Amino acid sequence: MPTDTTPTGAPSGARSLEHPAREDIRLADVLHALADPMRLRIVCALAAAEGELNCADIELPVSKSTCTHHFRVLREHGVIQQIYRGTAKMNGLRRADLDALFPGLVDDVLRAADLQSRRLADEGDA
Amino acid sequence: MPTDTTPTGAPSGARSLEHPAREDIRLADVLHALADPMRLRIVCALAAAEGELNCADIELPVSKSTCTHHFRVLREHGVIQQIYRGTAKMNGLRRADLDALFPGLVDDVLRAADLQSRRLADEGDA
DNA sequence: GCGGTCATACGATAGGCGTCGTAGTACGGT
DNA sequence: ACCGTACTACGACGCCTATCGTATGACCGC
Repeated sequence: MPTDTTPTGAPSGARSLEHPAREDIRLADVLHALADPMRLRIVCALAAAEGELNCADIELPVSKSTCTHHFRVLREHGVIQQIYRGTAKMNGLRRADLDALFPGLVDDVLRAADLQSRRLADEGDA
Repeated sequence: MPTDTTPTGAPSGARSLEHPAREDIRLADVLHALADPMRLRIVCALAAAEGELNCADIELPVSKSTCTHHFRVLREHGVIQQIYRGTAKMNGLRRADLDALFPGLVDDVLRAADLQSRRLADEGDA
């Protein structure tokens, strides 16, 4: 409703996202973030892409709002980093930070997720 | 109220606990079980003991009921196994199953938990 | 048998979380 | 300048969960 779109001196062009510092990342938080199937899928996709991925590039069987929610959880728990690139928001795994804090954990989780999906697929096809 | 303590043919001496089969253990469930600080503590203690531990041998800053609850969550998600030994209930990590399903994961989580606790302790003492 | 101890079950409570829809905001292209 | 697109914010709903206290059941030693 306000006629001006720049209220109270807020920088309109600087859409910045809050990320926890490396030392503030907690194991329980990371595990919690990874414990949701949707988020696990996101993380796997991100790891497979090895680079930046648009939010919409990851197809999920949930609504847009829910998708945003999951991305935020991952970001606030230190699992991913997000930056704005034009209208899109690019996402990337914080591998360096996670590997430094919890060596090998991310790799093992990703491998475990892959193993399990294959196992379940085999069961289904058999 | 019933005068007999063996109602409807239920085996009174066979207090058996339900455990998921190895192939029914899901990664998301395990991560979820591990994502709670209390449960993480329990698992660490169990791993450190390398054997069986009485429920009461693990000191937790929660009530007895809550403790039982956490143990049950761990058991139902396939992280630990529990057997009755007299009045006590012995708990043990299901390392073989977990390592077979998710190689290296448990070790890394335990190592990560240890690393983090040291890191936090250092911060506190400094 | 009796009582003590360990653990459970059950109910209650408060908070968190996953999900959605709608309305709103930022940016890029025409 | 306008519109469409991409994402967000907010409120709502229902479910799950972490916590507790109390009452109950199972076992062991006497």
